[in-house]
Amino acid sequence: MGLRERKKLKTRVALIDAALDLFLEQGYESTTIDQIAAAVDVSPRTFFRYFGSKEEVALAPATDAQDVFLSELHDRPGTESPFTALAQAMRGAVAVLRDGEPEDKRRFLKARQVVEATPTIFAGQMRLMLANEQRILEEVARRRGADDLRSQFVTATFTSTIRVGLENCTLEELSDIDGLTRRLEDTFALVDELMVAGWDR
Amino acid sequence: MGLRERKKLKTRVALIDAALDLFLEQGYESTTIDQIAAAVDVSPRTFFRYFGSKEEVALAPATDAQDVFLSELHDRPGTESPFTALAQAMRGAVAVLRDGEPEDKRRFLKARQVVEATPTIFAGQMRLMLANEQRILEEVARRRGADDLRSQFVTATFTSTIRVGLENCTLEELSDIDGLTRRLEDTFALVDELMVAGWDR
DNA sequence: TTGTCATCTGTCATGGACTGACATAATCTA
DNA sequence: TAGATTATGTCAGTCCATGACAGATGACAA
Repeated sequence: MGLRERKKLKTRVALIDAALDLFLEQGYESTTIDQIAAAVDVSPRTFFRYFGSKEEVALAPATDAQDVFLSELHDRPGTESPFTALAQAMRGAVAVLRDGEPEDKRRFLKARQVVEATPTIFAGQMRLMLANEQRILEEVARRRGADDLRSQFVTATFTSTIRVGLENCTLEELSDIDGLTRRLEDTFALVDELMVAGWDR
Repeated sequence: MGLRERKKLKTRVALIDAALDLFLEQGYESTTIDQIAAAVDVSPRTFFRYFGSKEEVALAPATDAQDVFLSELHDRPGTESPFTALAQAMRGAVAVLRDGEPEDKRRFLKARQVVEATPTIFAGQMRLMLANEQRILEEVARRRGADDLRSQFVTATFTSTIRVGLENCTLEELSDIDGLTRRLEDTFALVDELMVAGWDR
């Protein structure tokens, strides 16, 4: 990796960190692009060469996490039922975060706090999840061998499950991967309890 | 109702209609507030006295529909199980639209086309649904006698069901209330099939 | 009818998000 | 080191959104 590429990556991370800190400190709405750019000693115009919008920088960690999830999903064995594969991929993604750089972990949890505290960003996260849902649907349809209403329902149920699991996190749990894991497991268990056997086949 | 109030209502509807027509004609992004205001012969500043944002005018019909739904939900007998009450309220809301002014129907379907065609607005609709979900959750918790994870799951499942039902609509079905109804019933039937008996109790 | 009050509206000025165009500066490559 | 690529800064401009103020309009009582 050349110097140019390394520098770009460094600037990108610096922008994310500066933005998240400012968002947490003085709120998302009252933080300007100029402030973020100034904190990294970069022109405001350059900010927009790294991120398409103010929202995008706040959601960057969430976007990265989704990529990890999709990669985990891709690695699941084809024998697993659709929902099992999705749940396992989610566990895998959480594990990647747990065993990764502490720096990345802190950044992710900071981003989650910003998301929780800012309705606009929260809606943006929904948009992200919906975009992701299209790709998840493909995987579900592949495993079920049918791209029908039922595949859509399985996919939507997974999205809901994750959402309920995450929303349920209190502030303390939000700053702790293990708390997040527990919430997630509780919700998966509930799905198991309320669905008829083989519902996702 | 006085003249002043009637005038305000008329301006509001005119703004919505002008906005929807422009959005459909030339796209949401490339339509400016100035254009909408000019079409109704009103100053741009006045637009923002009726709607808090450009997005809000596009979602006005959806917001009104949600209010109808909540009102229907409020009228459901307390003996119904949570999900049954929600499904019946949805049927009621669709019926209100079907039996209402043709003008209102056309506006609603136009708005739905705009929502489908515009990612930003689509995300906004999600935000609306989530805000609504809080009130739906209260009703579910009341009927189940418990504000717990399971109530949240029932609520989220309902939201997913509606979402899947609506997303599944093709363009022809989108311009037809009956097609919309059929999709919805198919999805409700699927929930009935995949959930264990009494899952929402 | 008229005068007063509340409310609605237009105008103006401003700030902040975002974009295109162009010149400069930094890296890369031969 | 020269020349090609790519990143960055500067500048100008559009659009969304909001506050402040003044003028217009409907509401209402005497």
